[in-house]
Amino acid sequence: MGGPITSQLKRQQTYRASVDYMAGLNPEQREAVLQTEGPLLVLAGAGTGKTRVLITRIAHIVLEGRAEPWEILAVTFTNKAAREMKERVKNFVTPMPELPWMGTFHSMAARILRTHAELVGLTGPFTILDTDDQIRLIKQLLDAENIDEKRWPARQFAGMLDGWKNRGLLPKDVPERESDDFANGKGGKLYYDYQARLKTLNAVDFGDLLLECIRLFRENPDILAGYHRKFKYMLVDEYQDSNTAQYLWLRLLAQGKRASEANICVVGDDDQSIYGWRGAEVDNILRFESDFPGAKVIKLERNYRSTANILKAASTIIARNEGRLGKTLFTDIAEPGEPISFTQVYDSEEEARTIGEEVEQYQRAGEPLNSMAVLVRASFQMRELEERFITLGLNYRVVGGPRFYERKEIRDALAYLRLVAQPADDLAFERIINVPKRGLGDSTVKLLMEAARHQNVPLLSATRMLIETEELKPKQRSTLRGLVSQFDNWAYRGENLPPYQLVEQILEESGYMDMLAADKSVESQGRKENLKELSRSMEEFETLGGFLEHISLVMDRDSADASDAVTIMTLHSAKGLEFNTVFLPGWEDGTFPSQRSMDESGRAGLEEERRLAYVGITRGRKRVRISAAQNRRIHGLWQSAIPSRFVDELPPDAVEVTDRGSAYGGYGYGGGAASRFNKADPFESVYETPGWQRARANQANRKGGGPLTIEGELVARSVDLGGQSSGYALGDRVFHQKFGYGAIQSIEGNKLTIDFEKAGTKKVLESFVSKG
DNA sequence: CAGACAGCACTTTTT
DNA sequence: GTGCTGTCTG
Repeated sequence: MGGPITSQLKRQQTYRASVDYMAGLNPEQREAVLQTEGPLLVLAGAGTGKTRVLITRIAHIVLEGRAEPWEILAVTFTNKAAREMKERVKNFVTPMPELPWMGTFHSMAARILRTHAELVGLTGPFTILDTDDQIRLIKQLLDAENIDEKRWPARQFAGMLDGWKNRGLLPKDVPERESDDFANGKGGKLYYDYQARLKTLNAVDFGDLLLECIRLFRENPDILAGYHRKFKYMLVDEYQDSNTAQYLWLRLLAQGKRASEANICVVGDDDQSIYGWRGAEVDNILRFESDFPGAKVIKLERNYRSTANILKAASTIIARNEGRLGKTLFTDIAEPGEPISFTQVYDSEEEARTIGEEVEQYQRAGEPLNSMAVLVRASFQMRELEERFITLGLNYRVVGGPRFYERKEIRDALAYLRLVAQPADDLAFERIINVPKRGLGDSTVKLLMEAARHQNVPLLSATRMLIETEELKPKQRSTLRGLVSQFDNWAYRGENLPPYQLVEQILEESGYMDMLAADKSVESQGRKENLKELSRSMEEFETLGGFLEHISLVMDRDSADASDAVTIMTLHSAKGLEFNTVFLPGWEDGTFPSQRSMDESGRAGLEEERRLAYVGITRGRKRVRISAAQNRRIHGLWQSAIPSRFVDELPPDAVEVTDRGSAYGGYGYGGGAASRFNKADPFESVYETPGWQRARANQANRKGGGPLTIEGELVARSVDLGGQSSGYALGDRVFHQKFGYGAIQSIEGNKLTIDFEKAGTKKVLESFVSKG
């Protein structure tokens, strides 16, 4: 597509702007749009209209006829950002027959790799492994090497792998003293083995998408040159988040021209670099001017979002960081707005309660719930907030919770589909061979794996061979024969059937739906719903391959949830969003800044945490409410805490300190730095304090909220019955999945002795029966 | 082979 | 405190 001839033809096309697109841009923004030629760095502070500039710039290039849409490459980090960009560009320019190449780094790299798969040793529809598959694969390798998984967790190695790949290191490039760190020097070999294994599976992991693409470019200059001709303009969003591999990838694509003439525009904010831990190199943005000599730099500092007080607080905090490019946000609005509020509370429960009250208060004053958000440092802080909101009956929405496509039933269904699409996908095969239960246990699987390894073929092929022999027990043999023919059948039908129908048939015929139907647990209904939702989400895909590609890259599901709800999410996932009211709980040293971050990365870690604080504060339009608990339970243990050092860094004249009555033996605001060393224990009688009593009382009162709908999903909350009361009485008629109906004879804690009508007297756990 | 139980890690953030 | 994994047992 887009060869010279078609490109010539299509150039006749004239595009129109759907609006006067330059209107309303300030001089800096305007310049950032108009400066299309040569390298450009746009340093855009929070709320300065960065996205708008990016989109207008794309539109401008097209409308001016400088390039056709498909000659533009625009990359983002998150799927969300990519979606938004596509949406807005589409509506900006009419007609838009073909969109620019817009998407995440990973999806763009995947798109390129698909086109040239065979050049990097992949065939056709290769699989993109997610983290879960990755871990399982590593476990197998560890097993083969006789490495104790307890001592050397697969997860840890996965982390190392990711780190290497983020830095663009192939197995041969990893410094030995790093790879030697794992499993007494076996790390390097494991990386080799891992890659070899991926090749036989015809699969890549996330990191490989970029790495293999880089290799492709390096080993095939002609292909790279093709992309040089194709992409006349490149744009990168959130450049501060790019890692080394992504940098190398961009660099290669930009090499069509001399560095000083490359039409590459990167937009970012060094103060919002919060992904250092996963390999993002702030250096990339700090270095841009030397990477691309003569680069123009435009700073966007005029903030359109927040009050002066909020900007002041954010600027004051971030000013403490070293190694910044240095921007200062300002606003034209004269009024300072509400001061930032800081409140110290007794414990996290009181914190949740306070936030709940305030949310209700603002709601009564006419603020929609949608305009409020609670931003936490870590997800464990969410539970108490959720519980509180449930008690209050406040509608809330959790962003970034368990992902749809990571649910067990969804992954099972996907494994079936993957195996249909790609018979060499052994990981998928292992996942579903005995799901639903078919009597194919470990011993059978082991046999298959041995055969597969011997013949050097995928498991499914090995199975085909084995069922023709006498090596398997008759029962397993016929089960497997049936399974293989089912897969053949599905593959055959899949040629003509739309994917969403295929998945329904597979789930039905494989017995998966029966398995769920037989499962009387609370979740099974939800699982069925999720599978229905999966099928629905597949309706827009014409081919199975297309769908699988999509889900492996887009693990999040755009939830078009229109209902009015408070948002609860992490600071990380809040980047790029804005709310009238922002609550920032948990500003305690150790929680935020996170202890771990500081332990692992020292000063750099602290600075990244500080940027996180900056991101958090700048999400607020009208008001920001910060709080810290004096006591917090970490790993089930109560620990006292002192307010975050960031609290001390706030400008006093933009902050209002509220002391909740229950603040006890307080470390007051402003005392943080000094009192950090004051370890006199103000909590010796913690258990007698009003706060504690209240906490206990509330705990006892708390009945599980039952199922409730969040983002349209059925979420079941477990009910804490607080120990003894089982809810059953002697003589109650109950139903047990396996033993059928029966009557309770005796109760011993949560163990019930039941006289079953058919199965006789059995002792079972309460959780396995339901009221009959 | 399935269910029960003990032991353990987990609480940073994601493509 | 919770939820997962792996092992033991019937």
